[in-house]
Amino acid sequence: MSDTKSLVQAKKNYHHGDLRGQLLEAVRELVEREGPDGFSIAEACRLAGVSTAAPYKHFTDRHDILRSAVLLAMERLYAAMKIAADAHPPGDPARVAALGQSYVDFAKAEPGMFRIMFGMTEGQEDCPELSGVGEACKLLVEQVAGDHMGVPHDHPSAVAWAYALWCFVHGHSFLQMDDKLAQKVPPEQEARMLRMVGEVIPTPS
Amino acid sequence: MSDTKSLVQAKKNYHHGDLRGQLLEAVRELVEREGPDGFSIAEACRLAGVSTAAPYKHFTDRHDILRSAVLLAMERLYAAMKIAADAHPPGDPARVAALGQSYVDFAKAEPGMFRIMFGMTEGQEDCPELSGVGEACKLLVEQVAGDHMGVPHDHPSAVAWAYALWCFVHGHSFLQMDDKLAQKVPPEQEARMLRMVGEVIPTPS
DNA sequence: CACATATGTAAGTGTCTCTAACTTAAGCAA
DNA sequence: TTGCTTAAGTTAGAGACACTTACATATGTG
Repeated sequence: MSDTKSLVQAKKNYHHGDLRGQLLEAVRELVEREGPDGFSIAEACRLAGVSTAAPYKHFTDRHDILRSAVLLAMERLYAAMKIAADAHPPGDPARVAALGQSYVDFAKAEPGMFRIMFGMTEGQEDCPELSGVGEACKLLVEQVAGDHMGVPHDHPSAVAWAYALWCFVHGHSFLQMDDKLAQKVPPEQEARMLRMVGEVIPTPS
Repeated sequence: MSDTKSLVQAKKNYHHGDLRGQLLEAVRELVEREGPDGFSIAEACRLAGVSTAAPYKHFTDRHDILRSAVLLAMERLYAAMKIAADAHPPGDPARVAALGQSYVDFAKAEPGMFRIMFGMTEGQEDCPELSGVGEACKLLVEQVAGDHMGVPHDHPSAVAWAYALWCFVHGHSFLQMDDKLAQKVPPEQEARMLRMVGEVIPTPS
């Protein structure tokens, strides 16, 4: 009877039990359902079963909530990229393609969050945590590019090619979501394109 | 005295005189000043000097206003791309670079509108006019790519390379605006990168 | 148990989008 | 000119949302 506090669900803190986390999860869900500009904090509150004033005990304002949700999403993106990179040995050309594919797959799986992460950078200018994960992603791409070229990750060529690779994959991700211009590119053509990008990068041989 | 109607300003229609156009101009201005999600129709009304109910005589709703503003922006983008392409002869490698540069320049000149055009495609799914300009842009890139490769614009290779070029330039544009990841790329490096992309595309020789 | 603090609610403010009902200007017909 | 129709504006208000203030309650601590 004395340990009722941790009986219910592990991280139950107070009345509601990790409202912060549940709000972020609700935001994530709503952003995908209603679109990046069609959701509201109020609706997230309804999903979490609290009043519309509750979030302001955990966040300063709307931007803060969005920023926190974006941070979680960036961490998911980084994790996916890391798994893809680790699945192939450093020299393998397939490694570059896999890294790019993981990025595109994330954009397709979470188009709403992806749009907020990279298309609505309104209140996420000076967030050290966000910049940190961003830098980690960047470093990962530079390492993969460096490994591929046989140079250290901070070699100018590796940095430049990493940026070019990112541009390409980032643009493809956006265009695929819009399908305003780009008729959907079939998976096998997408894979071929990503492989081709890996082959364009010069190798040590 | 009988021609007072066209004395004032050409397109003066009724009381206010082309409120539709002035609202779209106000939106364009506010989107750049306040950001893609920090502006309001109400504020645009204030700029145009009308009540907040006035827009609904010219547009069905907020999405309709945005869509119309985006259409104008797409036409500006197309015009800029066309001018860039026409500035160089069909075979010139500089032509590809110039086309890409015009795209990036537009994104830098109108980052707010660019974000709405490609990052918040909420209410602009089924707009034939928008699709039309989009197709025109796509065709232009395919023609430039085809000319460069010595094949017709609808050749599969030209289409594929045009799409790849677009991805690259589109991604670069977004990353430059965010400057979350990409430290600002200096102009001469940007130019070198665009030139390089042109050189990657195979030529008939 | 008393107390400070963390976490919630209810109620209210200001703004926004959009609607309904009303007013006025413009063009047109006789 | 007079009078009708319609286009283009207004005011007033409903409903939603972000956020604040004041209040209530649960929690853990000394």
